[in-house]
Order: sequence, then C-alpha cells, then structure tokens
Amino acid sequence: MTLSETFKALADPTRREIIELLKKRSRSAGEIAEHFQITLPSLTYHFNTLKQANLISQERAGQQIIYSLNLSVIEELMDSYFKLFKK
Amino acid sequence: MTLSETFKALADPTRREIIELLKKRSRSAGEIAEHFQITLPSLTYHFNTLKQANLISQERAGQQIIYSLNLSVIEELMDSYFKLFKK
DNA sequence: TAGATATTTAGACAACTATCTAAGTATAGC
DNA sequence: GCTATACTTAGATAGTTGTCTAAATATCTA
Repeated sequence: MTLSETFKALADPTRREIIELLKKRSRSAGEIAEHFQITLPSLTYHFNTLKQANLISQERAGQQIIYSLNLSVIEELMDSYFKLFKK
Repeated sequence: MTLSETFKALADPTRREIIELLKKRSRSAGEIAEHFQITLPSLTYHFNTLKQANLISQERAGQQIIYSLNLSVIEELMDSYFKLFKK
C-alpha cells in the first residue's frame, strides 16, 4: 500500500464514486453496479484497485460480496497527504 | 484542473519528489534536474503534468525557467480530499 | 446434485503514460 | 549577428490502464 497506489486509486472518477457510495453504507458488488453503466467485470477491476490501495475491504455474505470503506487507513492517508505539502 | 488530474499528478513518485523540492524553495528546471537521473525532456513532461493540475507555476528569469509551488491551490485540494471521505 | 444467482478470472484491445533521442526556441554576452 | 546556455517540443516506443466478452467459481435452494 504505497502513496503512489493510493493516489492512482483515487485518480479515477468511477473509483471515487464507489467510495462515495460506500461512505453512506457497505454494499454488495451488485448493488454498487446498479449505479454505473459499466460491466461487472470492469467494476471488479476497480474493486481490486481500491483493495490494493487498502481503501476498501470485502467480505462474503452468502452469494454476495459486501464491500466496505477502510476508514482507519484513510486517516493515515490524510497524514501522508498533509506531510507532502507541509514545510 | 479536475480532481482526477490532481490525483493523477500526485500518483507519480518523480512528481511528488519535485513537489518536495519546491516546498523548500522555488528552483529552475536545471536545478531540479540535478536531483534526478532522468533526462530534462522527461522532467519537462512532469512539469507540464503538475502545471495542468495547477500544483506548480513557472516564470522566466533570463535563460532560466523558475518553478514554484502553488500553495493556494493546495488548500482547495485538501478541502476536496476531506470531503471525499467525510460522511 | 442440478439449476439459478452473484461475482471473479482470463484474455483481448484501444487509449494513455513515462521515457528516450533529435531538433527547435529563447535569452545572454561577446 | 554568432555562439553558448537553458529549456521545450516533436516523434517514437515499451509498458500500463480501463474496458469488453466469454468462461469459471462459489453459494443457495429445490
């Protein structure tokens, strides 16, 4: 989970929209897909990108996979971000 | 100057290192180049990426081009960043 | 255990990125 | 005006990204 991975993950509008959705509540892949025009495989690609940046995590619930925001990691991120610009 | 452009600009380690250098003081393209192994044309590409994200600005001083951090824009950025994760 | 539902993996592909070399532009100083 | 210095622009290229379709995997339910 490098800074580069994190910024790269946040650089895509689809992925930021996924974060917006998960901010309200955790959701299954299918529920998330309802908000987008792109295919589920494409979304899976974005889930993986966000997971690799440690921004979200997943959990199986029966046939569904539930995605959630990793709020703890986001705090660290804020810190790195501040440091980048602070003199 | 979109959020995507900004995050994309920050996703590259070379560009973050340029920011680190400019944080200490404004510098010419040549001075910045001394800190890297890559060619000046490659650095110019990174300068343009950072300029497009409005993170830096340039100013000519004789034969040299001096680059500086755009601190005002960075404040806005922080704000967008907070909003992205705030419920 | 067969069929339905939910999601991922694999493989292909067009577009974009970061790099290079070679050539061009701008300024300074003689 | 010529030459040197500082930097950018142009064009090529290998690697990465975001998307798709088709196939595979996992779980539930009858």
